[in-house]
Amino acid sequence: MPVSKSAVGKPLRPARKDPPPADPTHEAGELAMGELAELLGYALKRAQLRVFEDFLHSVAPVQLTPAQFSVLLLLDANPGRNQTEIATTLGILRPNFVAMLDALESRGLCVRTRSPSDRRSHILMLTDKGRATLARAKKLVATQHEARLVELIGEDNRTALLAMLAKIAREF
Amino acid sequence: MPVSKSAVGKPLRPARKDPPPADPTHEAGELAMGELAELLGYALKRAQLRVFEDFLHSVAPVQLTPAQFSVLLLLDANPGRNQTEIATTLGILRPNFVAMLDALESRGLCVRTRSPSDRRSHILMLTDKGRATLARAKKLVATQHEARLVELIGEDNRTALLAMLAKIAREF
DNA sequence: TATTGTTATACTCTATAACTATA
DNA sequence: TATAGTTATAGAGTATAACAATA
Repeated sequence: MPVSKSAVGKPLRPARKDPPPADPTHEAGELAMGELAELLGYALKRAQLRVFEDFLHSVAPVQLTPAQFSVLLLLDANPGRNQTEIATTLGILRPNFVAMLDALESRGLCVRTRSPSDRRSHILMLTDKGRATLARAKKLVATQHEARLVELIGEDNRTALLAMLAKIAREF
Repeated sequence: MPVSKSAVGKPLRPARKDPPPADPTHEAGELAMGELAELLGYALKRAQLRVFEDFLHSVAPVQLTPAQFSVLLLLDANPGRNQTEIATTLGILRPNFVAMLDALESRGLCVRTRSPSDRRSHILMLTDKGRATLARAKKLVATQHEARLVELIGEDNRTALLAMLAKIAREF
């Protein structure tokens, strides 16, 4: 779950003779973030948690987590691939992908079929229901989730943000 | 003011519908990322994992996790606060903060002392060793971790990125 | 009665080893 | 021998309930 915001008290009195040098928020109620505000990892984590939370809420009508949505997207873009290929592309370890697929398949969103050429591997494909669910989820993401983000930071910044994050994930 | 785009730039045209970037990587070996490349949450998660991984490596000499580093930073900026205040500010639940503090205190980096005014609460303070460790960690973060990031995306983009992430965490 | 720190607990994620059936 | 899917399991991270001491 998210981060609970404690609406803690307000400054009760001026207190100091001299104004605080650096951090302005230090008046016995609010804590000073200090150099935490400069830590990229911290900002990344907090933003990611918030974005996932909003994603979950936006896409609630189709009951898909961010991870499940990413699987459906990848299956749609790469029909006929096996579990190892899909899982590793998403950074999911093969053992952990099994339960994920079980959940999606039991909901009738995708199917595993043994490959005729290599009977060890399971070919993955979206079902019609899977495609319909994905389409509905995409619309919710676009009209609710991403729309709100663009409203907040603007289309240009969203594009720039995405490019920077992808570059960091790829090259850092 | 918008963000200087490093490499990837989209033509700003009022096109009717954004035609997918026509995934070029589809040669039976590489999987197509499809619309996954447009998902902010996905990019955020991947970047965050990578940044945390690099943080851990950069700061390995002082054996601090990102979460532990954030606690030390906050204790340094807010001496004399209690566990609840520090924990909630960091988005850590009080029960989960106990083991974290145990680890830091057992390493002699901080101390809990009962507040004389309210004997229920534990006043937290960094020890000299804690301050020394934090100083060493800060230097490692600056010279290794953040330095590499700035080298990758540039100082201006780092500032803009930080501002956008903070805004998302705060207002999204 | 309410709050602080704490314990216990549970659920999700993630990570590794090892099994099976195929190759 | 090696690989794909699977099982079991262990460890983090995160969530809630409840208790003792204190207010």
